[in-house]
Amino acid sequence: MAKVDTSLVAHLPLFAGVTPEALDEILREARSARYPKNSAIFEQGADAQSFFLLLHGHVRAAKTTPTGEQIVVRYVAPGETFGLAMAIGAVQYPATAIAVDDSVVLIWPTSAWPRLVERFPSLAANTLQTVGARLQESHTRILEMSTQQVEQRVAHALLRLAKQSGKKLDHGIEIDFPISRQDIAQMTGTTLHTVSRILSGWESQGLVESGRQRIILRDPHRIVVLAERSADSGAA
Amino acid sequence: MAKVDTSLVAHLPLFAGVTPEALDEILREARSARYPKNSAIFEQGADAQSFFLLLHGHVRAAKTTPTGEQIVVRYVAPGETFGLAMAIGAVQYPATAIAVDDSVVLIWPTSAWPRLVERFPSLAANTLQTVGARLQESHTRILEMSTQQVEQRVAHALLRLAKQSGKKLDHGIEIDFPISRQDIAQMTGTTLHTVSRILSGWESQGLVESGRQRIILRDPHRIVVLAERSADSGAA
DNA sequence: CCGATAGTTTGCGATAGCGCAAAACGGGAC
DNA sequence: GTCCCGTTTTGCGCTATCGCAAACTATCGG
Repeated sequence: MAKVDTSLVAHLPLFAGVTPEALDEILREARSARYPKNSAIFEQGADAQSFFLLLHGHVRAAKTTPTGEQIVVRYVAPGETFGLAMAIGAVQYPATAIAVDDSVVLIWPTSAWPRLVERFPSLAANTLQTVGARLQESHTRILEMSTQQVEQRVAHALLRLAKQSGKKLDHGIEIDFPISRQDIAQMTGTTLHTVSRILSGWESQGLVESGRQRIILRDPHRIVVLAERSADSGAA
Repeated sequence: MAKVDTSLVAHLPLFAGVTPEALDEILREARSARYPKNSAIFEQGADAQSFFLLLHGHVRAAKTTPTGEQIVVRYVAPGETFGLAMAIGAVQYPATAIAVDDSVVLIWPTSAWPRLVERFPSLAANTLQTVGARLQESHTRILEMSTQQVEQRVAHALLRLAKQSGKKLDHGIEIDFPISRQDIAQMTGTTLHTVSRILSGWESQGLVESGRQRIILRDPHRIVVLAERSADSGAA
């Protein structure tokens, strides 16, 4: 069992209110693992034997319908937990987790959760907060899907990604993991074709610069404007 | 401060693992109140000064956009909590809660939450479970909005309502609180017109019987079939 | 009992976005 | 350096669903 450096994770919201000694104890129950790019960390429907904390890299959580369609539930950034099925009372993972970049995670056995929560109640409180925040995001997403057109939804999605995982460049903000048109379509409830058309349009207006699984927001401010306008005209 | 009968609420998931004495102590911090039909319990954006447990009646939680459009986040049934903004770290209510029927609720001051959680850690664990369940429902809803057509989404919504708040009749299942076409539209991301058309169609096929703010599922089984089919034909 | 009001139904264009198909493109593997 | 494969782009017809408008109808208050 690899020793994990507490200083790397002590500041995370998950461990707020946890003493260094307690943190040490918590980390002793975890092991770490590396997942190469495009490898599955767990599959939807599998028994939830572990829960995870992402240290490095990026993970995509996606949900699949019986007929094979997928949506992206969220992208996990370093410092975030995922696969918390047990905390919410699920026996199986409700989604599939794939490393979209070479990633390093901490892994706890699900069985350790009740004990940890009992010894360190703030873990439950902290987890409640993060799950609550995700619930709010989901509601926001539902609101957007109900009331906005595709272009605005894509704008919102990109802005969110930029905020969560944006790398500042001198000429814009780059989303710093590989993401395809298809992925964005699955985040916004549309098709890769429509996303491609939208990005092409934006590119010709200098709003973004994009390529194969790569997007740079060149003019975030104008994208914010796009995201917020209700339905008026906008052709050049 | 009205005395609340513990026997009425002892069996709720929220209080699982809480001793009768503890429950008594928890309830002593609450007061109860009655909200008449169509009255607001709290407004989106208001300071979250209380959290609630519904005893009788039904409550609609709805989220409004800056431009005035609304979606229904969920319907609250007796025994469920709502307005848990503080537990998830929000200072203001993210949605508006309206009693859709004469309703009775228990009300705790937000300020009591940290103390209650400290004394009774299972409260946090139980709340985590319910919030987690709601998160999953939200994801399911997003999945549906992304991959299904309106008719299927409406079918799913009605089936869910029937399961949560259905009253068994000899000739079907009635949703036992007033719900309009508009409400269903706001649950499924469509317009009241489209919902009306769909229900009219179903009514003529004997699937449902409906009227002003009233819906009876006459043939739940066939509605399940409707909800599940992907996109094939179905005209009589 | 009757009128006012909120909810419902329905018709009819308009259109955003889908779905299919095919071509162009870019990057990595060998 | 070249080939191959996954990704992206783009054209084009189609249709589910919206949006507006107007008529209709229960229900409730008085």
